[in-house]
Amino acid sequence: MHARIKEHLTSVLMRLQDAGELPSGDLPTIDVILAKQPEHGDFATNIAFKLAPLARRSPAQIGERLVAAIGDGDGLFSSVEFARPGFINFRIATAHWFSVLGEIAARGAQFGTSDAGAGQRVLLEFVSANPTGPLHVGHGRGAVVGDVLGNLMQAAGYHVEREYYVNDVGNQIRLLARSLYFRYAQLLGREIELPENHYQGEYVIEIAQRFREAHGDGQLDVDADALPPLFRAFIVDDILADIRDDLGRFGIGFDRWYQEHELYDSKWVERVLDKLRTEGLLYDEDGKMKYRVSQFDPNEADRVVIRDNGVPTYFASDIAYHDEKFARGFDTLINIWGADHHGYIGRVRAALTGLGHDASKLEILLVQFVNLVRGAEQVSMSTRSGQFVTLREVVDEVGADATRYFFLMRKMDAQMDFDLELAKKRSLENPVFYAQYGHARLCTMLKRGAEGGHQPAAFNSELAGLLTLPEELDIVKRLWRFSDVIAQCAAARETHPLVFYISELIKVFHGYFTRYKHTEKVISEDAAKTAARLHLCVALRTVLANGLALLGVSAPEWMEPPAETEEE
RNA sequence: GCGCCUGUAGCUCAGCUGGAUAGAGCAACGGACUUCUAAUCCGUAGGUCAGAGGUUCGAGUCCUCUCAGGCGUGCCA
Repeated sequence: MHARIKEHLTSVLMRLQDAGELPSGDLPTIDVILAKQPEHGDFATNIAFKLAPLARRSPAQIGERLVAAIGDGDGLFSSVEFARPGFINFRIATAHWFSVLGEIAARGAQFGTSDAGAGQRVLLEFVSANPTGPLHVGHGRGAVVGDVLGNLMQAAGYHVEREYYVNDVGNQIRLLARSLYFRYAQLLGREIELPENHYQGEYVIEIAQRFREAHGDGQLDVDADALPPLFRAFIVDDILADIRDDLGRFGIGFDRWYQEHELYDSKWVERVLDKLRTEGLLYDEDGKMKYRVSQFDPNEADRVVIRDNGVPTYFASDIAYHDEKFARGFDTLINIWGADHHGYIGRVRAALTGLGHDASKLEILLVQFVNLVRGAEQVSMSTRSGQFVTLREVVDEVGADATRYFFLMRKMDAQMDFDLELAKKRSLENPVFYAQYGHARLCTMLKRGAEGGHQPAAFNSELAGLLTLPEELDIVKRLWRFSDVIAQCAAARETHPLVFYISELIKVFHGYFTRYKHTEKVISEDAAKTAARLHLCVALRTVLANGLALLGVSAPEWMEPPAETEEE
């Protein structure tokens, strides 16, 4: 609807320019906002303020002139009014509002999608947790946000590929493999301590047991410092399979799992470093090879890419990885990182600039920490100490729907408390049930209607005349916004506006339902009204179901009422 | 020290990218059930938008500074 009003305004302004009433040249951008107060109509624009200095007239003079020129917008508006000090308020004709019902009926599960993204190719990299242990709750937040952002961008017409980058090379992996070796040795009765900086988690012991089952007892006799690839490959594969499984149970999948070692196998790291070297961007310092990052960003220090022992740093493979992403020709690269990685952003961007890439194509979204709380008790998390609550434990305890919803409710760049007790509650305090219950209620109503011989009306122009309650018009207006909300989420790379939209939409329905349960019931003796209202219910259910699907939250058709608390 | 994020009702958070009188949910209080599911709804109360300057027709939103909390500032990832 915003777009239609803007189009109309643009043509009016151009007409006035041609007539010499407005100065020629570029027009200011037209903002159309939703009116907050009913007396301001449905929409408002501030264009008169913006034109005033250009036309050297007061906003009031311009506003009045514009109102006259806009007229009724070829029937789109039922009223257009000027309001001091310089707003123009629009009221949309009822028939136009109701036309959205036809669109919903025609498009069904596709309603809400748009081509706002114009088919731009986007690589969305998220989670990318190191395969050194199970996913914890913080990973879960990034996973859900990334997954849903991908859904939203796809719905808004972007072409999205999802990727998980696996750091399967490097010192942490070496420590991990050594941890497996030590645990394996302990299983075989060797009296050795697991060194302090190694991975202490219980899961390593379990993996050691599986390793023993797979490879027997004969693998002890190796140099622990030069671990055979057997240990490394085994534990990485084992943990990765676990991660994949956790994410799968959480409804999250990837188009590609990009393994760091591929960059070495394909010599991509080598080639990137060669390129930097020939361009004079590397220099030797005490035997280490450093990248002149500071040349491209004065706030950044030069960084080591090859250690003095000849082993490349993670920075080296990260440069190669992003260089490889650019080579794949995406329009936009989005990385979702944990907030603790933010110090890394500057150097990666600077490094890519140095390679001649347009670093502005790389967007790095930081997901802030999750503070896990159980009632009043804090639960701290640290992978290496081995004490943390895994994502799997949380999902098993509170369910995937509630977990997802809680992560999606908040903007990603704010830290959040995740209260396990609250997420588990099947009560008003828990917003996920509120939305799901709305969907279930709609389904029940449609079923009841069918049992009484009522079918939803097909879309027709009579609906506006039958759905005359204020709440019914309110619902229709809100349905109109759905695809805008999705496009807005996609453009802003945010998920929470959709969550808020859904809960506000369903709130209006709950209010409508309860208010009229004794007077204007949906299913009544009036067959025409009943059919029209059922049509509205189908539309509402469609939008709700589409919205929940984008969030990856289930839309149940029935929810069991809570057990009555029996009194003895 | 420097950099990033955050600061809005008692609590948890929105605020449509600068618009008109700052909104929800929970908690509190008062109401509505022979129910198209009361897991619902209606009403009341609750605010120095952390603070101070600035930009302009107009600031919770943009700029500067201060305060508070979190995170980062490695040849760790």
